Amino acid sequence: MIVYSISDLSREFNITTRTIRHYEDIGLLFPQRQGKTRLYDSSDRSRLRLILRGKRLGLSLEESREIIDMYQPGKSNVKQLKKLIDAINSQKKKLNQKLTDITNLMNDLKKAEVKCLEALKLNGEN
Amino acid sequence: MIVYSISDLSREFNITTRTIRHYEDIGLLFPQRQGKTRLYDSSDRSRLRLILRGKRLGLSLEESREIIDMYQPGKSNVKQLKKLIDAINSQKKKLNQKLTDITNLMNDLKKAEVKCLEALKLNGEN
DNA sequence: TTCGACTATTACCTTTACGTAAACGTATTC
DNA sequence: GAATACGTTTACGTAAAGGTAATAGTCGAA
Repeated sequence: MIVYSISDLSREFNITTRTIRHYEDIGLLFPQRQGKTRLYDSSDRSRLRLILRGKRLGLSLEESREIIDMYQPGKSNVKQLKKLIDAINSQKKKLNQKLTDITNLMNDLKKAEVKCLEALKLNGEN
Repeated sequence: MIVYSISDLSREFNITTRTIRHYEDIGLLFPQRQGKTRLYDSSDRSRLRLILRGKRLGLSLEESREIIDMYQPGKSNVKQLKKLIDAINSQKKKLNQKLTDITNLMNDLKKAEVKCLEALKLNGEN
């Protein structure tokens, strides 16, 4: 079984060990221990990757936690499953909003770039 | 000319007036005043819309400011224009990363939903 | 054996983005 | 003329997400 030290992960994902420990403090990660030393396996690593992806998208750590928890329905009853499906669809809606926002922002930036390039052209002619 | 009161905008965008004043405190908005009362015009409203879009995408207010500033090249010199174009392209890269992240997250959620629906089916048969 | 590179914990500090409360002015309406 | 609904400023509070010591244990190489 592959294991990672805390600094392995901090190097790989370019974050500090403090950050990783913080995620453990708030219950987002729960690595094994060898004595006092944390040992991360590939599932811990995946969780971390998901957290960081969430961060890039502007999710709070709590939101990331909720989403990650969606990936293991566990032995839920029907009611819980339905709630989970609702939550999933709600997240999907938010993501669609983000897609729209990004598309629009991207277009704005393209226009801004064109304006810049034109201004550059004019300046070049002076 | 159309003008908006602070509570007009707070209602329209579903934020508090405190938030709007905060954006002014940090120099993101600069409405006209009638005496002490703030009067927002459509350009203030657009800026606010851009700020909120940025927020949905997880941008900090400072990042939004930088991006919004990209929309008015002003009377920049060549050097500044080139820097601006670099900045624009840098932002576009980040946005592309976000697009990838969203696509992946969306796929994860779809898989999670399928798992839920299957679990629901099984439970229904019990 | 001591140095450097790890690891750990505890604890206070900082930044961002507002919330919240106090205290007050202005205007309309009952 | 008191209430209601706006608006204002000042100022302290707070939650989230780490940063930054300080202090100390462990381990392999020189």
